[in-house]
Order: sequence, then structure tokens, then C-alpha cells
Amino acid sequence: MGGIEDLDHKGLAKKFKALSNPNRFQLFAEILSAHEANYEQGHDCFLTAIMQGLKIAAPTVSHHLKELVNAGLISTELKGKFLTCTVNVDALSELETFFARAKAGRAPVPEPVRADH
Amino acid sequence: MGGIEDLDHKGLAKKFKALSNPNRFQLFAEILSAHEANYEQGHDCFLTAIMQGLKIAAPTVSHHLKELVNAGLISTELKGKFLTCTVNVDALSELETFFARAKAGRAPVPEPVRADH
DNA sequence: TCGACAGTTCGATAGTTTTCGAACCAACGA
DNA sequence: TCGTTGGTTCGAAAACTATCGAACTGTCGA
Repeated sequence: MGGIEDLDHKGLAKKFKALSNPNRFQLFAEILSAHEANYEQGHDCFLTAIMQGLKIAAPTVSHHLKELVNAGLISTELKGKFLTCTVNVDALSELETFFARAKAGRAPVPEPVRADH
Repeated sequence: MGGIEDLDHKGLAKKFKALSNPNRFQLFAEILSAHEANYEQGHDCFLTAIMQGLKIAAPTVSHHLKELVNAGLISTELKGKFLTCTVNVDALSELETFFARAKAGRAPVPEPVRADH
């Protein structure tokens, strides 16, 4: 085993879907880099700051954020008045693994889709 | 410079979108494994065979296929009567790299892998 | 040449997504 | 206790997607 088929297809598709919208993807990317940039200093990634870079209204951001959470890509926490976002590293691993395996050509082997016969 | 702004949001999001539909994702996965399974033997991955495993009609498969091609994830070639599908390894690398870097805690600026064409 | 077969294009439809303004809730500072 | 500010919820409109049947194009074998 260890092939692509072992992976959670539904979960993966859900994550792909969460990243499929350009604005949502950018949101994710900004959370990612903001989070990482501030990580060592114990800073948090505030939504308001991130929102500056996007040209979408607050309700839309809120909606997109929920999608990302729902897909398991990030988690959020209310700190007083502010919302902090944390990237879920496990999800990143899952996705990385998927493409790594796909690329490596780890054929799950048996049951090839016979072209004929 | 070299920051998040340089990310190919649209290109990546397009690939994610292509994989976001469960049926389309399964289609991709089957192409992938069929392709790999037959690779050494020089076999090709025929659409008709793959279609067996899915419960969607031919026009829908055709549509999904075009999306995958359009996203740069695969390419197709008509061999006589049959259509063969080839996975674009560069695209896989691009995606793998993105998540690997994201996970590694670096600004996920993908080395423009040139989604071919 | 004809018919069967692989795949595509067209058009229509049901369903989903994106997006925003307006109204809302919660926390903070004065 | 207010007013301000960060974020959410609630419609609702516009755009997009997935899907199929019917009709089509091209290829092969008989």
C-alpha cells in the first residue's frame, strides 16, 4: 500500500475546493505567511490586518474563513476583540503527501484500468 | 519583493478548482493510477476504461477532462479512435512544492514551475 | 461503403457559489 | 454607560457549475 488510493479523497477534495477560489486562496496564503512571519515573536495573525490586502468586504471574508476552517486548513480563535488564525500543519502534510506520492508514481498497483480486454 | 504578491494565485487556484469536484478528482486519480500502472509497459490510459469506474455520463466526463487539461494537470492525445491521458508531472511538482514550503514555514513562493505551455 | 463505436458539442436545467449591504453581537476604552 | 470597532449573520442577486439527452464528428472493422 502507500498509494494514492489510501488517502481520504473526500477530505482532499474538500480542501481543494476550499483553495479553489482565488480570493479564498489569497486569504489562506496571507494567513500562512503572516502566521509564519510572526510566529517566533508570539504574535498572532489578525484578520483585520489581512483584510487590508484583499478587495473583498468583511462578510465575504468571514464566509471564506469559515470555509477554510470547515475544510480543516486553519483554525480560528477569538482573542478578546480580535480573531486569530492558525494554519493546520497536518493538512499541509496531507496535501503535500498526496502530490508527492502522485509524482513519485507509486502505483497502487493491481487492478489497473485495463484499456481493453 | 519575492513575497506573497508574486504567487500565481490564479494558476494554483485553477488547479485546486479542477480537483475540487469529487467526480473530477476521482477522474484525475484514476488517470493517475492507470497511467502509472501501465507506464512501464508502454500502455496508455484510455478514457473509456476509466469511465467504467465513474457513474457519470460521457458528456460530463468530456467536460471534466477539459477542465483538467485547462488547469494544466493533464494533457490528452487522440490516438486513432481513442483518447489517451497523460498526467503533467510538472504540475504535480508545483503543487507539492507549494505545500512543502508552506509546511516548512517559508513564504510559499513557488519556483515558477511553468505549467507547461 | 456502411454501421458501430469513441468522444465532443450544444442547449437546457437544477443546483451551488460568490458577493455585498444591512442589521447584528461582543468587547474594549473613555 | 456609552460610542467605536472587529467580526458575524441574514437575506438576496448575479454568476457559475455539474449534469444530462440529443445530435454531431471522426475512426475503425466488416
